[in-house]
Amino acid sequence: MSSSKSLTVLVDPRINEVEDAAKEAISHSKTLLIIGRCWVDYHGRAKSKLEPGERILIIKSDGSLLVHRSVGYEPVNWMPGGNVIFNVQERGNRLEIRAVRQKPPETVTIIFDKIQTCTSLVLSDSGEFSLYASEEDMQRAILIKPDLLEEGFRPITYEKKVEPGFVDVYGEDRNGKFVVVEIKRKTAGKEAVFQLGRYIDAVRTKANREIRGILVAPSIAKGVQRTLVTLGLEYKQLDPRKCADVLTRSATKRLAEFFGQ
Amino acid sequence: MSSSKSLTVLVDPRINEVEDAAKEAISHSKTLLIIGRCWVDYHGRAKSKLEPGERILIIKSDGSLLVHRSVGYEPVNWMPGGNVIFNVQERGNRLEIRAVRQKPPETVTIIFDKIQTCTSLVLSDSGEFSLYASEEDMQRAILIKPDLLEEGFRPITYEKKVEPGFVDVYGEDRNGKFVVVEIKRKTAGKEAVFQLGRYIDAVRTKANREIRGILVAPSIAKGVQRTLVTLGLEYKQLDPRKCADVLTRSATKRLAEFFGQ
DNA sequence: GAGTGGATTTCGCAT
DNA sequence: ATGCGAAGTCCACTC
Repeated sequence: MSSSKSLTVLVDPRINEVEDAAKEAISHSKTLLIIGRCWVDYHGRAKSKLEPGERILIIKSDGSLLVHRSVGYEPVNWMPGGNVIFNVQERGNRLEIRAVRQKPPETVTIIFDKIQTCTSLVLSDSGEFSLYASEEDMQRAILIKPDLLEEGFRPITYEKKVEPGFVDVYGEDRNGKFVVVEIKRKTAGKEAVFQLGRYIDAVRTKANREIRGILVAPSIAKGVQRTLVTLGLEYKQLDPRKCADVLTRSATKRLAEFFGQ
Repeated sequence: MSSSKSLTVLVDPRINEVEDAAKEAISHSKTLLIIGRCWVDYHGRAKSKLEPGERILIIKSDGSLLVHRSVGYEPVNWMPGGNVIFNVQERGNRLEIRAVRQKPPETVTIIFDKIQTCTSLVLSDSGEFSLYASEEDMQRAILIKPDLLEEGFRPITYEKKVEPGFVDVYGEDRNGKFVVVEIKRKTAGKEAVFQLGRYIDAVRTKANREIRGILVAPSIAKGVQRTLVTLGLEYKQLDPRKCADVLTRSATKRLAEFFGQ
């Protein structure tokens, strides 16, 4: 029951049919999907045991392996791709698939005793994936459009190394005061405030000027406002999605300028 | 092309065939797999865009959604299960599938223009999943690799019977002080601290040397730190999974070496 | 319901 | 190699 160039679909197959198909798929770096009743053992960084049930097994062209149950966003067992070695064989009318990798040393063993479908094919996929509005994106957005922070802000450097770690953005406000900016892309907790506090302390010991510390985040956790005030820090609300808008527009603009010249 | 009770398999189907199958699968909380050429947009906590290519779409019975590329352990786009609303419809010989959830507000839109396979079925799965790293494993791990407790620790005995019960591990630190170790695999409460306190008292009455008591656990409950200090005890954070790592590494390594050849 | 911490986290990037 | 931090993190547990 097959079709197309690389596509192979087996419905209610015998175990040895799947054995052949799986070996062929893995050796040719195809994508392999098996749906059936199985149980799974994992040994490595921890140990786990999954009792029999119907699941979806996916083995991708890079050797990554996923076992998915009928519910849940996450795989119940998995193996990240890379240097993974597979072993497929029939044993007493059961199909045993074992995936082993060295670094870190771990093993996933899947045994099927009933298979509903087995599908293998080459996935042709060169489409680009782009994600906007990471923490780095927010930083870039502020560098491109400093008014996002406040009017008159002028960035000097970014990711400047100071004693406890890195300052996200570092600049001057309209009155010439130093400004240290710490960026979080989601609700800022105590951790972020203390981090900024440590930055500020480190900078104060070196520069003998007035320093403002600004925490940039879409929102702040419940009791954190108090901590901010206590440490003499400020808070500027900024949604990562706003930053994404700036980035995409500015990118388009720069592209236009480039082609305009 | 179908079989079994709930299993439906379509190979190289027309778009409207898949539309019907997908609507049927989603409305009946079946598991749905579509393999084909698609592009994906995500709007929500961030924005992402995936250009056209062949991928695997999985929609599970709980509404969780996964888009997998030909490589990588992680999905390129996804939606965790729960209160997810799906919308499936054909538009100009393309199949548009949209998943929306409110908390947090986000949307994944997938458009297929060519479909290789569409599979839907009910996955019957009641098998239990257990992740194993018991208190005994943690103890053995510390015996195998005493540095897990602290550098220079040398175990002498384990599960040694003392007055109130058993000491988990008993040894000397780098300075020759006696060390009594109590292990909990879950968050340690006051109970564990008092238990260790009783052990310490029992040992102190026999040995006339300085004794350190260390509570080993992945975490400690809220007010327990205070109790520890009061009783002059220490706390060492240690995750049972880290211990499982130590335990299984050699066995897994040997296996990896075998299959590597 | 929000905050906090862990994960077989994975995946970068910097040292 | 190692270590640190981010993630559309997710998830479970505490408060």
